[in-house]
Amino acid sequence: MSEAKPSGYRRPEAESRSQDAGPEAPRRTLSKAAIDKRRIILDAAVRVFARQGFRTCRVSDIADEAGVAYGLVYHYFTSKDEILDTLFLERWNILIATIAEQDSRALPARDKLYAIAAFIVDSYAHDPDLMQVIIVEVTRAANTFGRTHLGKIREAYAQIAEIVRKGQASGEFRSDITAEFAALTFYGAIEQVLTGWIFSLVPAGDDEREQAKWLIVETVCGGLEPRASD
Amino acid sequence: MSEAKPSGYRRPEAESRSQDAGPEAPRRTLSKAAIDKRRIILDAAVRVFARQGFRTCRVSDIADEAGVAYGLVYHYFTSKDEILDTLFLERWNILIATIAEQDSRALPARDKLYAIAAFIVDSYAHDPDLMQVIIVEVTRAANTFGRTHLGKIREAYAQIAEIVRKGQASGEFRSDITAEFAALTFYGAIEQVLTGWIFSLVPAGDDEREQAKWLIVETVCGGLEPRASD
Amino acid sequence: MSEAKPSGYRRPEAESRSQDAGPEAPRRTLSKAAIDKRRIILDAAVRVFARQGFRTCRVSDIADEAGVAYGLVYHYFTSKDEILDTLFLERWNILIATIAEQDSRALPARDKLYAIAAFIVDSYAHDPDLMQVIIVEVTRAANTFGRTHLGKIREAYAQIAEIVRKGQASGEFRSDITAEFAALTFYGAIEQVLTGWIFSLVPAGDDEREQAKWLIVETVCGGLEPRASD
Amino acid sequence: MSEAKPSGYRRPEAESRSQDAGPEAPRRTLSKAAIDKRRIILDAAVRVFARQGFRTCRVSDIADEAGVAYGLVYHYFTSKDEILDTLFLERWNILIATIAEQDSRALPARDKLYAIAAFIVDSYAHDPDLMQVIIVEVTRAANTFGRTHLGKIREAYAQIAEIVRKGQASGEFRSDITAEFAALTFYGAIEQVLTGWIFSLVPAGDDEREQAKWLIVETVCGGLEPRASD
DNA sequence: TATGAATGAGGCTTCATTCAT
DNA sequence: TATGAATGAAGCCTCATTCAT
Repeated sequence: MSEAKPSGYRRPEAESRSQDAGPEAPRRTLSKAAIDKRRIILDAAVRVFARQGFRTCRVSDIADEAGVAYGLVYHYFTSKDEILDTLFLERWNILIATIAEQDSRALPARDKLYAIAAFIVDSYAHDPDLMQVIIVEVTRAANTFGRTHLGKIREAYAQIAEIVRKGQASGEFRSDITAEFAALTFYGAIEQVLTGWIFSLVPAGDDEREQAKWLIVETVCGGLEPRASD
Repeated sequence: MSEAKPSGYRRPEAESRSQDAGPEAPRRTLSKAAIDKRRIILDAAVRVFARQGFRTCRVSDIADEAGVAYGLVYHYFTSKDEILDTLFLERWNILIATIAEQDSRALPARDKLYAIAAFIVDSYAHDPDLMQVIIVEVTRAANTFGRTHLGKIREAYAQIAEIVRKGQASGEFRSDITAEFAALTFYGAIEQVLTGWIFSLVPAGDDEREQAKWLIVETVCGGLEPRASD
Repeated sequence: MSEAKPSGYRRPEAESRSQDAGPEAPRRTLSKAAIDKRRIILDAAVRVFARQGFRTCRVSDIADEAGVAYGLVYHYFTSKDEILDTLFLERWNILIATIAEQDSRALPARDKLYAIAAFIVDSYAHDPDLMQVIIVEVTRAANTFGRTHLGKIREAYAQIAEIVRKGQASGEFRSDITAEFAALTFYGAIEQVLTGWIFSLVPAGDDEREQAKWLIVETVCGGLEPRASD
Repeated sequence: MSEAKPSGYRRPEAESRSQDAGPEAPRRTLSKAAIDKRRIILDAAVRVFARQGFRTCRVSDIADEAGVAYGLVYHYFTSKDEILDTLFLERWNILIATIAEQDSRALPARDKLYAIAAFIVDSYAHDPDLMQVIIVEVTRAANTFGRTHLGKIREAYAQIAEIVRKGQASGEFRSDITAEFAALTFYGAIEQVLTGWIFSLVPAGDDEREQAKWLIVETVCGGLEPRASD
């Protein structure tokens, strides 16, 4: 059985924004202090979104939580939507990078999937509010932000499918289950478990989290792996 | 390999309302014509919710779609919310009943799970708008209606878990994966696949649907079943 | 001191309606049963208006209280307003008739005023709901029904003023206070006392009511009567 | 007879708000400009309420009259109701303070009552719209705002009763008419007179107003004062 | 007479966003 | 940068009244 692996959790830094706007030209040059203020607002938004929900909360709630004036939020962000977009993309780009990194490694496919599951679970452990916001307000909010970010979300699926495909090519995984379908199931299982934690459907503690990593991979890969008896 | 089973899809008829209030006592006595109008409004709401989204659409859109006056919607429903609640509960209660029915059968656990997957997939085939609304606006809308109906949703999980538990007791399923976790993964996989269809992430045709039933069960049960090598 | 006089309280009968439409031509001929139903609705309206307020209650509340179907109210009345109008006019016409009757008597002015005060106070004792509705929803609702029925209300003032005028002519009352002003004060005092009872500002029992008749007349007439020292 | 006394009419200035919250602590710190805008909206509301009635007018009418945007009304007030509440309390608190001030003076009870009547009558002369709104929409609107502010209204009655009580104790007033009843009659007479002016039941000019002060006190006190002949 | 389904105008309130300072 | 006053579009819901049966 696979032993616990370091999940390589990295905090989304302010600089990670540049991933969106491209490496060459940030629209505006922000001073160090400005970057901090922006971060303060983003962090406040995470807490407010998690507590009250994106649609329910008011922009003034975010400003209050951040301890800044009402209009300042609009100094740093174009709209309320952009705040959530930013939070999502910051984190999701890191996830995609993590998956890509795993994909490029010379490891058994099962270990790659474990690393991905571990990364997501550890992300939740580190900042439950942020993961809750991303899942509840974006990933599972299929009718609003989920639709907007469908492309980005699909990227993650595709990259997971790529890992599965390589596993199939190497004979680690059976091929009668399509890689895309397997990716869907794998990510779906992870998200479902996190949703369970978020809404207290299932207990969430350190032990449960460690076990969940193994359970997810074992459940899905167990089914994906060819068996001796076949 | 499991052959296709009849999924026993039942359309929610007007009479099915009596499931909530008991067989003899609807809250209000409505004439036959009134029940029809109510149904017409509900069916119109499904189309509008699917097309425009619950939050985005206006009550007047529903009235227009149903071809009735604005106020009539409020003659039959207390609020816009109640319409969605009604649509969800109508269908979800049938789902729960179906799962319970499967649970009580003397069949292999895998076949029960197949029947459930088939029922849901066939439901989608029969009325994609309705299933889209239920998944997108309720089940996956964790921050709004999903929260409201958490109890009902949990019922379905619990009943699936019960089927798994019996499978574990009979030795069909391994026991080192908890029944609750397995249920989460199983239902999560189904929902993820339907979401994939709804948002055209994966192709959705008759063949894909039939295959999906098998894939879901095979993926999950493959992992749940004890293997010869253990 | 004036001893208690019989107040001659008369219940508003269904027939009294003809006072409004003129003696010759009721718009529709109503059967005995129809008259009863109309009365039932009116009586129900009194209770509902008293309990919930005219603006706040719905027409359906009246129908429910009367135990009749929704639309039947509109069979007997043109509008919700007409119900209140009817209730007010039924009673107010009797009041005016009573004042006129007193005016025509050969009695001391003070006794006439006492009789009027007694009539109103006894009316309240007999049917507090009705008097509450008339005062709260019409007489004191200056911005709505009070405005509509200003003419009728003014009639009562004028007739009271006439009594005062006769009292002044006979030397019972001093003349440096105008009759119109005295009438205003006299009726104002009565209404204020009833309002006090309605809203529990002052205790309302059999004794209080009897005493109030005397107090009102004594307070006002004491001031109206010429004094030995003048 | 009593000569006209200065009524000490004071306009509710923006600063007078501090009477509620204490001299130093307004609930929110508002800039000078903001206070002005708030005042502008309040003054506009008085005109609109007087012209159209509270229930009949729309919030947009107030905004239009004030020359501000619709939403700004809700920047300063929670609801349409709160605007009327504010107008009433602003003025009524001044009335109560005035009565209390009179109560504490070393004057004949009759002079105190005269000062109160004069204050109210002068208030009407100074700002008829405001007094109309307070009487028509609050004090006499027993079924809506009158009910809400019953406590405040009762305070005024109680304080007037206190003045009467002192008059009884000093022998100025007879004691067989209760102080509470006398207060009811006194205030009722004033309100009735103002209502007469508001609805043009009786002529309202400078002379009429001056005379009214005397008439009210004379009518009521004449009855309250013990007479030589008793 | 009697029923209750059907109609639809009307208004308060919310709150994201803009803008003057 | 920072503030918070100012803007105004948008929509749910109520409920008196009408009408088909």
